[in-house]
This record gives sequence, structure tokens and C-alpha cells, in this order.
Amino acid sequence: MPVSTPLCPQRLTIEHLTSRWGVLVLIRLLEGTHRFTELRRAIAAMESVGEVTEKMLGQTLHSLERDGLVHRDAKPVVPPHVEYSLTDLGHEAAVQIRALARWTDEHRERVERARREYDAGRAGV
Amino acid sequence: MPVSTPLCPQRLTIEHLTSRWGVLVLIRLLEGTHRFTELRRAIAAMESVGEVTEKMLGQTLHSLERDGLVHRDAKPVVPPHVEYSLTDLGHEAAVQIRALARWTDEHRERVERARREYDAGRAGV
DNA sequence: CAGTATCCGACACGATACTG
DNA sequence: CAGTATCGTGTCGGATACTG
Repeated sequence: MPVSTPLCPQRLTIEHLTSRWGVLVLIRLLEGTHRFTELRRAIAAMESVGEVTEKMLGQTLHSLERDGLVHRDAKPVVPPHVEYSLTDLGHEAAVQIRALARWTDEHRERVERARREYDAGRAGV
Repeated sequence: MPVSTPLCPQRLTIEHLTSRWGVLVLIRLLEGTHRFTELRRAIAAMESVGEVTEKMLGQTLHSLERDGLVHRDAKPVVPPHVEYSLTDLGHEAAVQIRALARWTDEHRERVERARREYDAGRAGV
């Protein structure tokens, strides 16, 4: 899967970390180890956040694992039992992401007000 | 400009903050006020970061301004002279973003190694 | 349970050209 | 200088269906 516009590797990492589901997964995993479906449900349970499709959750987990941020532990049993957790590196990243998410939450009202004011100013013109 | 998949307002804010050019603009503006073309050149001068098209820089600045993070000061002279700076809110956000960008830079090697190892493991199978 | 495969439409982004 | 307008393409993300 080629990326037409050349991106430096840091950019790619940031994109994985701050992607729509990446943020949520990282924050959930800060609480501890989770299984695949557990993660799906935990995310679906959050407010004003939709559902992750299996595809997107898989994709998200995949890139985070590849970047060495998430550890995937698949136990050889049937039915399958797979646990996801943060690596040390991933933990560091997740803390940053959580801080950013918190900041955004705390200032949500302020940003929304700014948007309304900006749009109101434009509407008159 | 409708977004088909419903996004909560925080998500939108995070997307503006962490967008490809958003990150770069915010970091540059932490150094102080900049003009439009100045910003373009400053970004183009950075390593392994491509060029911003005028359109994308304009769009980026626009959404940041709308969110109340960037202040646009257009002096009524000819030729036009416009200065962009961070608001207090934007300064707080930019500090977070810079921290994230720095973390990503510092751990770039580690992430790249993880990627190579992951891919190598997959290749053999 | 824990995924993968395939299809499809929306839209983000870049290139180019034009303007006050 | 500081943008906006338009157009074309490729990617992302969702829906759906299938598998070990």
C-alpha cells in the first residue's frame, strides 16, 4: 500500500497515534490488558464515540503493534484468546496522547464557542 | 463541508491540531508571529518535510483560526500584510503538540527498528 | 472469538491557474 | 503578498460477507 505523498517516518507514527481509533485504543490500554472484543465494547461504551468496525480496530492494532507500541499476546487455545497491552514505548506514547485528549476535552466548550463566533462573523458578511 | 462519518467535536479539534501541516504550523508559531509566506518558507526549510501548497497552508490556518487557536491580524495596507500568531488557547495546544512531536523524534529510531523487525518476522512466514 | 477479504463512495490533498 | 477557484486522483474508512 503505497503512500503517494512522501511522509517522514515520524509523521506516520503521529498518524497512527492520533488516528481516530488509535487515540481511543491507547487510552483504553492504559487501564490494562484487553482482548479484541473487549476493546470494541469498551470503545463503543464511550460517549459520543461511535463503534469501531472490526476492520478498523484490526488495522489500528496492527499499525500500533508494528510500531512497537502495542504487544499482542495470542494464546494457543481454542477458541482463540488474544490479549493486547502497551509496551514500555507505547505506555510513554499513550500518556502523551491521553494528555492531549484531556486537554481537548477540557477546552471543548471554548473551542465550540470560538467556532460559533467565527461562523457568525462570516455569516453577516 | 459535510463529514459523512459523525465525529465528536473533540475529534475534529484533534484532527486540526495533529494534521500534517497543523503540527508544523503550531510549532513554528511557538517561536513567534509569522506571515503567510514566511510560514511556508520556514516549513519548507525543515528536514524531510515537503512543501506546503498555498491551498493547504491556507486551509490549515483557517481551521486553526476558526477553533480559536490562531489569531489572524490583517493590516489594511497594500501590498497586504498579514500576521499569524497563537492565542492563549493555541499556545497551550501547541505546547502539547510540540511535546508529542519531540517524543516522536526522539524515539524515531526505536520505532523504525520495531517496524523492520516486525516486517522481517512476517517475511519469513 | 478473532479476525480477513472485497467492494464502494466520499473526500482530502496536490497541481494549476487566477485575483485584489 | 496573500490568498481563492477549480479539477483530478487516490486513500481512507465503512458495510458486508466469509474463515480458522
